Amino acid sequence: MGSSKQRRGNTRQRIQDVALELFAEQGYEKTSLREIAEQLDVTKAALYYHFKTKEDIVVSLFEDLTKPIDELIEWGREQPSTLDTKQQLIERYSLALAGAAPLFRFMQENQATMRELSIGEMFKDRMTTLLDQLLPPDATMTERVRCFSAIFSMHAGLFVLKDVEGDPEEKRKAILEVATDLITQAHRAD
Amino acid sequence: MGSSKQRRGNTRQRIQDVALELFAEQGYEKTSLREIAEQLDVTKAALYYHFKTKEDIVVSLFEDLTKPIDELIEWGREQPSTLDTKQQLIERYSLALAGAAPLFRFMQENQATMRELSIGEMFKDRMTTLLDQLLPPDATMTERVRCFSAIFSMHAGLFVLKDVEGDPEEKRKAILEVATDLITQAHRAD
Amino acid sequence: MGSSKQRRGNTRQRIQDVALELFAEQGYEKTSLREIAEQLDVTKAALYYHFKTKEDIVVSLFEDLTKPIDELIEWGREQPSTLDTKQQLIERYSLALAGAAPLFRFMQENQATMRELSIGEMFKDRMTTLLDQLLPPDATMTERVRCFSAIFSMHAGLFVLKDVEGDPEEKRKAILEVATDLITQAHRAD
Amino acid sequence: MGSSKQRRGNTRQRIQDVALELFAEQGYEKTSLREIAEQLDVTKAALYYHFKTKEDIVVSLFEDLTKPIDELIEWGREQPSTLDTKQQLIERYSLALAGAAPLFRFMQENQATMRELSIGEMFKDRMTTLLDQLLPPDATMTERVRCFSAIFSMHAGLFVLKDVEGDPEEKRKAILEVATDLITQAHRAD
DNA sequence: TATGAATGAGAGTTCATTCAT
DNA sequence: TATGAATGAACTCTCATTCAT
Repeated sequence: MGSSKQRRGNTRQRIQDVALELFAEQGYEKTSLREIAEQLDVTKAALYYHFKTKEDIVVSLFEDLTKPIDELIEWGREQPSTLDTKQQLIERYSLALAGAAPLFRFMQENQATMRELSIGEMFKDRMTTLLDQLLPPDATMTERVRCFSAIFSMHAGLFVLKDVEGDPEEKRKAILEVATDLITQAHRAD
Repeated sequence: MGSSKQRRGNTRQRIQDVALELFAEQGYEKTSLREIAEQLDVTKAALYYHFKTKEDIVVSLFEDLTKPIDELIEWGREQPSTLDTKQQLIERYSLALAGAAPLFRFMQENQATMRELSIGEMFKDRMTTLLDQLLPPDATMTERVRCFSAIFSMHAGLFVLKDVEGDPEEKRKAILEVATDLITQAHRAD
Repeated sequence: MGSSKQRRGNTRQRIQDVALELFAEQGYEKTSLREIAEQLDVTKAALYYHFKTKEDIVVSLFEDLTKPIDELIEWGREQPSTLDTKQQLIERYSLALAGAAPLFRFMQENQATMRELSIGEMFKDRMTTLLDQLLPPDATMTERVRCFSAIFSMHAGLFVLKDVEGDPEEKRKAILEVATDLITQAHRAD
Repeated sequence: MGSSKQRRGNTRQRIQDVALELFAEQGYEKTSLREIAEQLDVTKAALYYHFKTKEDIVVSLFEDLTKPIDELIEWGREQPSTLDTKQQLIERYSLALAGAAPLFRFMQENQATMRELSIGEMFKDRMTTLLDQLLPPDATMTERVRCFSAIFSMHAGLFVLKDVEGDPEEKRKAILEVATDLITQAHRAD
């Protein structure tokens, strides 16, 4: 089957792939639809057959991401607020991140843009909820900082360490270890 | 002195102020020179009298920031690589950050853009050097993570905590405390 | 019979109905085939099964209208050019108009477009012929004006009076009365 | 002075002239800014230096027109509602129309468009006010029709009679005569 | 009797930038 | 120390239309 056959029926997916790659690499605003279309060897209008707007492409990318996180939060809600639960939460979060690394890179590096995108607020809500599950009740400022630091370091970590030599999985483990330490320190048994 | 007097001779400064504010709020790409000019009640052409390009405005903004950091690094180079030195390093860094918060917010939220701007590489170099001063020789991956986490949390902290109630100085202290903990843990006496 | 039964075999008709409604309401250029298709819950391509082009839809709409008018003109041609004939002509014309009000509204409000559409010239010819039947031989300028004014007022009247309260039939009668007056004044017994 | 000198400082005016001509000839939607720009031998961007949007060009065109009409209405308001006043009103209106014929042609032929343009509502208000000044109190439907017919015939007349041979001023007089007849018939002394 | 997927052309609009004055 | 006028390139988006299935 030739390349034109392969293209049948999965153009939408291909748009998402290329878009994510370019958005992550160059930023959302700097990536034009012309560029995406050219890389796919279709016309700009074809993109509009599959997505209503440029923003719609981003939204569709985040839909795949939102579900695992929502499930994670849901799972957390059903558990007792113990240290063990928290440690499991960020371990699972670490895995979720690893599974959607380019998307997180995009988010991390385009925060100004995210704020204007409809998806931005949505994502911020998730983060706030997750943070709440990691915090003790009536947390002190320092405890707050430790928790947000744990989460944010995980977000940034994957890309910042790109330049550092070493196995990706080893890096992830190292980040997870530090994050676990942070939330452990922030945990207070009542 | 009336507002027209105030304007005498400090237009350059006013451009920088407005530009920084808008860049930080809306992002670099989303902020047009028209917008900046309008808010200053001058024409776009006037901006070009003071700055060669749009990027030039950003570069000029970072110049004020670069010096304190360079001095900090220089100071660090002259000290012995003790835990105390490291603790002082990040304490001073924390103060430098607080003094240039909007600029850091801009940087933090426009990383994709920064990478394309000439200033990006420059700043990354500084960060690498600073990290090196905080790390023990032949640091393990976990130690690396702790250090970058310390620095990164300081960058992000100031803005993330904007929504949290509380005195800014108290927040800064809390962030500094966590960062200090992190580099302390990463320190290894030889 | 359910709505899916109703749809059998009369899609063409439904396209015409929706198209006329939208053309009249928003104008020809502002109404896209996408819009028509969406309102019918079919795809754009389906429209192309029934009509060769967008213009073709308009043409088809006018076909229903052209026949009664052609018959009217034909009838007029067979009558002696008396005042009574003329009065009957515009009375019949008034009824024809009332039976195709939306189409006339469309014509009235999209004259610039009509001129470029093939149907435009055709319709103009009809009007000219009709005018000739109403005019005395070697009509003066004023007589000409009275006659065109009669016809034109009938065209415009139905829609202009939309905002005025009152029974539609009463309005039509009033318009007809004025138009009849006008052509009566323009009539000159030889 | 060469053609490039002539262009200095009157580009705005030239845009208006060309735009009006093209809008009247081809319709608003069918006339693209590219077309206008090309005919003026400037870039599209130049148009945007002088006007904020395409609609803004139309609005600017109507501003010149609105004033005379507003003055006319104002004048009418100060007069007693006699037959003589009404006759003078439409005579003056006839002159105003003649002075802005292309604009009225545009309006007449792009009513569907006008309705969506911000200027549309404004103009409709003027017409309603003018009509009120011509109508007797508690006018019958027929009287209403006569008055609107007078006004509308004046609007349409100038262009409809374009194909008819004869001196334009003679045509105007003929139209005015018919219109005067109409409002005279509609006048009722209390 | 339709649809899914795509195209080519073009629309209106905005941007950073230039330059004579 | 600025402005007025303009440009060229790019942008997002929409449209009428086509064609294999």
